Amino acid sequence: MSPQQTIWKALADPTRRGIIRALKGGSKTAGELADEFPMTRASLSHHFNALKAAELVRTERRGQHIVYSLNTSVLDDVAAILMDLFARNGKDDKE
Amino acid sequence: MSPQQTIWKALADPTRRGIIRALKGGSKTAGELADEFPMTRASLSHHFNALKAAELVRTERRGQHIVYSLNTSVLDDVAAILMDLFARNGKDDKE
DNA sequence: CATTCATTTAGATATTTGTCTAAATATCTG
DNA sequence: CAGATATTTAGACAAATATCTAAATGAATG
Repeated sequence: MSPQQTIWKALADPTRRGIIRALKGGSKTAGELADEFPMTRASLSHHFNALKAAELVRTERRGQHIVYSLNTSVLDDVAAILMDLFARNGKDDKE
Repeated sequence: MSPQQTIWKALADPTRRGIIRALKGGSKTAGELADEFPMTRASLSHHFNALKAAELVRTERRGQHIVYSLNTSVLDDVAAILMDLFARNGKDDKE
């Protein structure tokens, strides 16, 4: 799957957009995120994988915990993709 | 499904993003679009429906043809949704 | 080192999605 | 009106997705 499609698919799920929103205020551990979303940790882990595949989040192990944070450098790329798609007079880029 | 989720799902498919790109230059009939995408007209019609459900495109019958065009007023809403999701210091809107 | 806590992986299942073929609907033209 | 053209709808099917339970892995601590 193309990197761009991976990003779009990651964003298409409301839980994953919720995770992004939850991380906007700062990093959180998998457990902290799990407390905010009403599903099993296994299911959430699947969503984490989708976000990692899109490089929208980064992870870092801190002792017993795994800390998730937004990958801000990729957010700029995403913004560019969106601008390309929606710009009224954008150039007709290949995907 | 929430209007916002309808939009995200519509955008998650590469064919549908291709249709949006194809319409950026101006309106096209269903047949003209069909010539650009390698699938049956029936399949394309399904994609048109997804885009219409998200109000990303409008249709207008012109004689024997149906003309598709971008719904530019909704594009602004989409931009706002994206800005909300990605803004570094955005407010924590409910979805 | 054995136990506990945190997280992920494996495997199963129901639902959704994208595509197709075939048939239906709508409009134009002779 | 009858036939031709344009588009959509209906129904079927394979592949992808989101979720779950159960088991496995990794790290900290007594």
